[in-house]
Amino acid sequence: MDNVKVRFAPSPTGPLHIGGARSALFNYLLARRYGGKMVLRIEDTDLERSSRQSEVNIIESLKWLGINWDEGPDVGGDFGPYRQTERLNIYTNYAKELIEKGLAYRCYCSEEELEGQRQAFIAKGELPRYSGCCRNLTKEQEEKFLQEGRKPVVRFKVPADQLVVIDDLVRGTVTFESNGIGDYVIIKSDGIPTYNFAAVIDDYLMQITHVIRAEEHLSNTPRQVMVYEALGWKLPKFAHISLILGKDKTKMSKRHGATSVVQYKEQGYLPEAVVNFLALLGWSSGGEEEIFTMEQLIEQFSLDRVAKNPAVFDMEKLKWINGYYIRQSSVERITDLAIPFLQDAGYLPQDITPEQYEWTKLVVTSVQEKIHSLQEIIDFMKLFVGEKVEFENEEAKLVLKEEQVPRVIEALRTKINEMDIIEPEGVKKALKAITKETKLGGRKVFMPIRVALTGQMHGPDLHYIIAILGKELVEKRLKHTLSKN
RNA sequence: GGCCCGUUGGAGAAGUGGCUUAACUCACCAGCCUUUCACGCUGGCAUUCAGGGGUUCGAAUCCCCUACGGGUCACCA
Repeated sequence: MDNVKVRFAPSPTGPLHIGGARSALFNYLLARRYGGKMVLRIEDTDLERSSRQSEVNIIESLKWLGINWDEGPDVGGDFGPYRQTERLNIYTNYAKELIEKGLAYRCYCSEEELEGQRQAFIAKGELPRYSGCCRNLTKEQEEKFLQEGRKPVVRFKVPADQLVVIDDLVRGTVTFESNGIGDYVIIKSDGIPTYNFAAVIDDYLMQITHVIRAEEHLSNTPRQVMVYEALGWKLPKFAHISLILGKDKTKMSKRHGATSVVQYKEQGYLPEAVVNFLALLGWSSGGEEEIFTMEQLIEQFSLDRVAKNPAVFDMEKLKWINGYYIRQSSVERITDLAIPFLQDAGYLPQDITPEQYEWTKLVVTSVQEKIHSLQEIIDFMKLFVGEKVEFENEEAKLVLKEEQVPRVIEALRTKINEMDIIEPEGVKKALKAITKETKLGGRKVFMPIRVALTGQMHGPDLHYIIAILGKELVEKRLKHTLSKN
């Protein structure tokens, strides 16, 4: 494949959606795979809903994921501008060309009239559509409408009795009948082009070779193909990737939980985990591996391994992948990433001292292999902060009633007091020593200490807990729990 | 409703007419490891590919019908 050029063309009407992110990823992977180029184009023709804030969010989310582009509103390029609202004259000129060639026409129908037409069709038991009543207006009729103050839209004249065949890279050959498509608007009454028109003009002018987008656009494609043909332009290759579904098998939406990329960032997912997971939604390598770095994805990605059927977003698998990447990362990296979460939760101040950093690193070390997202660290914090201990249940309470407990606790106090610095390795040795000296099995020593210090019967390694708590808190917690018994 | 797309275990999937008595991963279950939990390791988990017809010596793979799910029919993209 030579000269691959793809584009991701979001409309900035909200934060980057998980489905959009996957479209962007697939485009990016194809471009990088074949040494091609990628364009970011902002389709902001919906003036009502578009915002710069959304554009910024989209760009930041893409960057966070590690997806970058060669041309776009932020980096420029030879085929700009890259915001559709900055290209309006281009679209108008092509619309004029189509009108002159008799392939498009101005329509002066008002919203009410259009609605009336629709109702009339429904009344006759037919499908609601545009009647085509402005197709052959005379100059005089147009003048009259203009004088009435009507603002026309431009409609594309859909040819009758035509088969539009789309050769889709993932879906194969898909055929539509032009008769099922009414004359559709290409320029709105305010002069702004519609999606089906602007996308075609831009894809052509920006020399896009592969249009990879979500399946919801498949039925739009014949409309676009007709524009290419009307203008005498060569078609790009199309690839429509299936939708991402929620657990109930309907299109992924807010009901199903987090839908935007930032939300996943905020919930403590790592970008490489999200990328890995997204890649697996509709694509598979065919091999046994499930873990792929961006580099590996670039090496292996191909459109013919993209599935036709929709994929259900499985949160459990995302968590597993995220947990995997958390375990693979260095303690330092996870610590740096975790600090903002701990600050937000009030466990760390805005400015942290070197001591606090080291302490946080210990916390991270102790939970790194247990968590599936950075946010889950918060759940462990009550184990490490505060003087009081709550028993998780009766069973935990009973552990402290065992007969060897006083001896064990006493031994622990002695060992701790003997230590100048409390650090994990030293504590680990001390605990081992206690099991030896008291001649008790591991559980009889470790469980009471664990319960006395945390109230829980399970959790991170004890020597970390003790090192994180420090001498003072260990003593305070021991006093507190023992007094309750 | 018309048009279009899809349907392999709870989820992602491999499979493109015989190598499949259907890979692999998540989840789940059991065991091992371990001071607990987790991690890790080992094993189990669809005689069957939505259902029904057909084509064929042979079908999850090709064709038809039905069912179900989804998308689209806007001066939204």
